[in-house]
Amino acid sequence: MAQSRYGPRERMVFSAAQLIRRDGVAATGMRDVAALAGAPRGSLQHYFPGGKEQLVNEAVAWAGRYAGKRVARFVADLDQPTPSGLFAAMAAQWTDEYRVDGFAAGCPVAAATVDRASSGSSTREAAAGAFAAWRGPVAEALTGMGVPAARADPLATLMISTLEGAILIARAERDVHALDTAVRELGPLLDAAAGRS
Amino acid sequence: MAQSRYGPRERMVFSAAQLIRRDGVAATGMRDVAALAGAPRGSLQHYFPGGKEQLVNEAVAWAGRYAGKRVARFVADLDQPTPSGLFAAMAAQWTDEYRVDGFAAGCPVAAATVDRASSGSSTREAAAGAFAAWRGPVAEALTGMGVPAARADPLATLMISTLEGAILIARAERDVHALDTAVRELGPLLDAAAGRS
DNA sequence: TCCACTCTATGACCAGCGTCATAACACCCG
DNA sequence: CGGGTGTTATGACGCTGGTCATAGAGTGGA
Repeated sequence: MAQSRYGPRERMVFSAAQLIRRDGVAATGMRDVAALAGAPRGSLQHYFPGGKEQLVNEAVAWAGRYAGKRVARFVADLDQPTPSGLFAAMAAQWTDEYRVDGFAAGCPVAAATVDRASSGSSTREAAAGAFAAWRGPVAEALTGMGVPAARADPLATLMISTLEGAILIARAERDVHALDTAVRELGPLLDAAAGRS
Repeated sequence: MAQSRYGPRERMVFSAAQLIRRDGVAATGMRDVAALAGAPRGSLQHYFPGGKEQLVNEAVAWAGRYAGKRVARFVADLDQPTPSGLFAAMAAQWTDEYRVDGFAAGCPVAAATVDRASSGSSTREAAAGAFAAWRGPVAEALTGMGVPAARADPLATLMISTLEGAILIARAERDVHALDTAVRELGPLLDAAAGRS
């Protein structure tokens, strides 16, 4: 995990996101983050003088940007770009991970929201920003597939809502069927919005 | 909160669920639970010799049973029972709470899943059981509304997935629009499954 | 060479947690 | 009345976490 390809600061943010999405925010220790990143503990206070809150916020924001960029790649990889195809690709990212690596981890943004939404901390705003950074590219991709502009944003919200919930249930049940079901049931609705308005 | 209507044990389980859904599992202290329940700390070790894990598991199971029973009440209160009406009622429970009491709390089962899904603890199984105790009545209600038996369970899973995700986003954004959107976009799909098979 | 500056490294502190140990109280049956 | 059982009440222990303080390396410019 101590790849020199990325700087130590980026490695720590990445490691924090990894641990948060597996254990939750509260259960993720600063010492663990440093250890996973192969960085000394002292570097944490150097790069993140705002303490754990700053580190968590950056990890959440990073996750949001990552998810947003991923959407563009999904669209590019589709033979025939359809809303259901995009949604299936988004869900497949999770089913693949769960089948290969087990159900250890979930979405870091969800973890941060559940753990820090109360206690008026800034982490809640970071989570909201992450969702926005994710929803934007999805809505954009939908319009590019023929979805009317007025429906693109609501449908993007619906897609992310359903995906997040399905991730949750899949993790609880240690079974990807909730994700598969979401794709199967929601696909036709999404394509219908693209075909004829 | 120290109502003598319920026994101290039940009050502690209830208080635990309340705190968990607001702060998460890890951030919920045993002392806080006892204080909220108006019970002495010593009673915790008396009623829950299994420690925090047992208390959390019972709180999660209680939440699942509560959600399941709630579904039957929703159906009974509907003038014309339709799948979309049921889903709207389920979502309204959350929008109402958020409008009145603010966005402090989420779903305790989701909190337990995010916080304890790793670390092969028994809490994950409790969460899976809670989702099952919730999905069952929903699927049953759907069949009662004319949804074919084969579609009832997948649609119930879809409803709960979407609702959970929308709760998450609403809490992060401090805005109920994700919940409203879910109801608006998913309603027609649900009713279509009930109308003609 | 010396000196700033960035980054690394480590030890210490305090607060909070879950848990344990132990006692006191209440109540009822014998 | 006495003793036992279920419950309440409180103090202490061990541990872990985030943070602070301080010092040690490395590096580049004057």
